[in-house]
Amino acid sequence: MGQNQLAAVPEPKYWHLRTVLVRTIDQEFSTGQVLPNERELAARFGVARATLRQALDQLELEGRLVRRRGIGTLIAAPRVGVPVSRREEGWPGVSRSQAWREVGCVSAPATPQLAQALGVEAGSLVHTVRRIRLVQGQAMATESLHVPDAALRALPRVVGRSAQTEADPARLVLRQLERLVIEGESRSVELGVAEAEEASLLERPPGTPVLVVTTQYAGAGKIAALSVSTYRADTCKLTFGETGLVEVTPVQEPQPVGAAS
Amino acid sequence: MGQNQLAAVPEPKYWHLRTVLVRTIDQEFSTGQVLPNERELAARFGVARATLRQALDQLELEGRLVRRRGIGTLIAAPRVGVPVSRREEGWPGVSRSQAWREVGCVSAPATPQLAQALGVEAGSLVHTVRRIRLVQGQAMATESLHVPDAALRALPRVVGRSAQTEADPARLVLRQLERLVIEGESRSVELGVAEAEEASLLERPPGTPVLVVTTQYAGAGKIAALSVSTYRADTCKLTFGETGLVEVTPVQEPQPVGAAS
DNA sequence: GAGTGGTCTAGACCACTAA
DNA sequence: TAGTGGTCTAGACCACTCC
Repeated sequence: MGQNQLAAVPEPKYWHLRTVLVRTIDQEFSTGQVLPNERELAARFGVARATLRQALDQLELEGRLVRRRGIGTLIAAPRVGVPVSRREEGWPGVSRSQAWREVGCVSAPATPQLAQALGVEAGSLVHTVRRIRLVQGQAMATESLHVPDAALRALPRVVGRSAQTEADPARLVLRQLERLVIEGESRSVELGVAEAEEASLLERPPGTPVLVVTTQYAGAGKIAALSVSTYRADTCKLTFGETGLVEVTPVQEPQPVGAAS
Repeated sequence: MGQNQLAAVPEPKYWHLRTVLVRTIDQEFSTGQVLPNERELAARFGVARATLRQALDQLELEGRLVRRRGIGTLIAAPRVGVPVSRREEGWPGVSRSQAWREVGCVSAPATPQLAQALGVEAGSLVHTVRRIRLVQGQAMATESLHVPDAALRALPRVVGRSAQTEADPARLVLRQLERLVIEGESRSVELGVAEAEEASLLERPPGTPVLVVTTQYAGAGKIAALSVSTYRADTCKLTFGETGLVEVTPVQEPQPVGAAS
C-alpha cells in the first residue's frame, strides 16, 4: 500500500479516504485478505481512528469489506446473486434445493396491522411460519410467512399426515400451502436494519442493513399469504430474472455525463 | 418526550437509544416535525453527542428521520412506492407519466467491463443515456441506459426526424429504442452508495445509500440494452407488482419465534 | 496475554440556514 | 448572528479471538 498523505481537498477526509481505499483494495488486495489494523491505517493516513472508521463504514455498507472483531478487516467476496423472483423461489414444495429451513411457527390472532396487510378481520387466526434461507450453507435471509387460517380452510384436507407433520406446525402449514393455487404475486423491496432476533438468525450484529422483501401471494381474489423476508444487504444481490440471461458483473463507474438538453 | 435515563443493559447504548427513539417518534411525533437538537437530546439521555448521532444514523438509514444541516432533524415521510417492474416503467415511449428526464448522452467505445456486461466486443460503440426519475417532482433515481449501437443499427430507420431530435442525442437514442422489440428482462437489486455525481443528481450528500437496480433488456437473443439505476434508499420502496393488489403497510415487528424442529 | 474491532467520551471547529 | 447538523480529534475502555 502506497499513499502516506491525504491531499488537502474540499471534500471530507473520510470520503477521500474511502476513495483511496477503494483504489487500493481493487488494485492490491483480493478476497479474504486482511487489511492492516485500524490503528495502523489511521496512523498511515494521518487521521484519527474515528475518521478512518467512518471510511471503513462506507466500504462495509457497500459490501467491499467485512470486519470481524478480534480478527481484522477482510476484503469481502463479491455479492451472491439470490433469486427471489418467480413464486417457485419462496413458495413451499417447489424449490428442489433445500434453500429454506423452518425455525418456528406460531398461530395467533392477527394484530390490527397484520390483519390489514392480509385483508382479513383483526383478531382472526393467522399462522406465521418463520424460516431461514440458506445459500451455500450461510444464512442469507429470514422470512416471516403469514397465512390466514381462512386461506387454509378453503383447501382440501391434507391426507395421510405423518407423525412428523403432526408434531411440527410449521411443516404442516407449509404442506397445506403446497395445495394452494397462486394466481399472482406482488412484491416490494426496501432498505431496513435487522433488529435483535433477526440479526442473530443472520449471524450479524443488530443494525445490520438488510433488504426487506415483502411479497403478497394472491389466490381466489384474496391475499393467500404475505411473506416478509430480510436479506443481508452486505452479501446479497437480489435477482428477479424472468428470462435468465447472461450473468452481469455490474458496471462500477458510470459514464461521464455529456451536455444535455 | 419522557425518559431522561438509560437503563444499564448489556446492549450498546446507541442501540438502546435507537429503540427508545423509535418508540418516542412513533408515539409523540408525526411527519415533518423537528426533533430537539442533537446537543440537547444527548444531554437529555446522558450520552455524548457522538453516541446519540450513532443512534440517529441508524434511524436515518431506516428512512425514519431526515437530517438537514442548519435546520434540524425531521421525522421523515413514509417511503414512496416506486414501480420498477414491467418494462413499461423504464422503457422509453411507454410511460404516460413524464417520469424520466434526460440529462445527458454520450456515445463512446465500450470499456471492457461494459462490453462484457452487454455481450459485445470491447471497443464497439455504445450509447449511454443518462436520466433522472422524478416522483412527485423529486429526483428519486438516476439511470444510465447503455445501448449497443449494433442493437440500433438493426432497426428500421427513424423517419421524419425533427430538428429537435437531431440536436438532442439522448432523445434520438430513446426514440429509436421505442421501435426495439423487447423479448424479456432480467433484473437485480443490491445496496450501494451514491458517489459524487450521482449524489448531486439525487440532491444528497456523497455516501447516500441507494438501491442499485440493474436491468438487462433482451431482444433478438442478445442484450438490447442495459440499465443501471440508483434509487434513493431513504425515500424509495421499489415495487415489482405484476398483479396490483392491496396496498401494504409493512408489518413492523415480526412475530415471536416459537419452538422449532 | 496480545491484538483486533466495537463503543464511548468531551471537546473543537466547520458549513449551512434562517432571522 | 445564532443555531443547526457535519466533521474530526485523542484518548479510553470493552469484547472478542487466537496463541
